[in-house]
Amino acid sequence: MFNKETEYALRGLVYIKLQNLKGRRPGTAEVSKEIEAPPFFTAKILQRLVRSGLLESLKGKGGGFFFDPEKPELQLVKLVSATEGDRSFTGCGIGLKYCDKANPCPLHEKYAPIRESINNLLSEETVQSLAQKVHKKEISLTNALK
Amino acid sequence: MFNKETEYALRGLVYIKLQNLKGRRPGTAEVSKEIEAPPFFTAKILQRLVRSGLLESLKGKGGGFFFDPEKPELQLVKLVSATEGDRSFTGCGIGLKYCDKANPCPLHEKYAPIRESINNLLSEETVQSLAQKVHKKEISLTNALK
DNA sequence: TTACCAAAAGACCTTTTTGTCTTTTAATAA
DNA sequence: TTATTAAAAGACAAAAAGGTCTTTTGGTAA
Ligand code: FES
Ligand code: FES
Repeated sequence: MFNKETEYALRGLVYIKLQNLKGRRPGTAEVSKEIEAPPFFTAKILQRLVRSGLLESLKGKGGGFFFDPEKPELQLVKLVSATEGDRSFTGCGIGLKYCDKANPCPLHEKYAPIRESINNLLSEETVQSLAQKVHKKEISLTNALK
Repeated sequence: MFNKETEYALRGLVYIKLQNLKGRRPGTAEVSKEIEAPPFFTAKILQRLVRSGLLESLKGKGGGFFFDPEKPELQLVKLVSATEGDRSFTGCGIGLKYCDKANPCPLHEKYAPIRESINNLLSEETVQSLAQKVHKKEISLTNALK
């Protein structure tokens, strides 16, 4: 589905939002540990998200990562665009230069609707909506062996 | 959706089957040209498919690639397993170690049905069924610019 | 049986992805 | 204003994906 960077970003952002709800601002060490992702890589990914304006951060004592309450919820499609680029879920299923329903590949008829449902999912869900699910239900961000 | 190897394999196999229907056995040069894939890489990929028993080949004059008429149709899921490994469309959407509906991630509820429809597609469709579509309709394996 | 043809095998290379680590910068608190 | 804290920046490296090329092997046909 997603590449590693997107997976870590997704889990990390949901964890950060979840902590924000509790009035906390987690740092890289805490985030990486809680989402079971490589520490330095997690730090780099969070940095990139801040630079691209999807996340806020504060240095120094009491610093960490948080979401700007002023900004609208972060749609997953925005996140994926930032980490994997726009072309992720727009291309042809068998790799033609572009997907053209007027000149479709043999997979188009069945694949195009699936691709659309993925795009719907990515538009509907946000980091905040996912955090809400974790917050309310018994739903998790990790599932370590045993 | 798929990685490059799978894309080239898919396009290549459909092209080969299409030619088989016309009584021909195309070689690597022809296949790579027709599906617009890198020649040497295409050759390597077809070799792997032969080694894994999904495709047949003949060396020497008049040689080339072809499907064994005795064998059942090649489900796309078989092909994808061979090129990308089994875990391609079984894993968790946000990268948890495994997808467990008893302990779901926040994306599970909406993602699992999509993943299943992808798996249905990959089970239903075969290289032969795709070749049939290209054969019957005005459907293509390439769509060069202009 | 020789010449030729085309796939098989495998070495090699490039790019991208994934990951690590050190140094610098900025914020806070004492 | 100094010590401490934590992110920012960026160099570096390992691994995987993507791609190229040469040599060998096994067929075919003349
Ligand atoms: S043309 Fe291939 S998916 Fe639309
Ligand atoms: S647990 Fe994540 S998709 Fe099922």
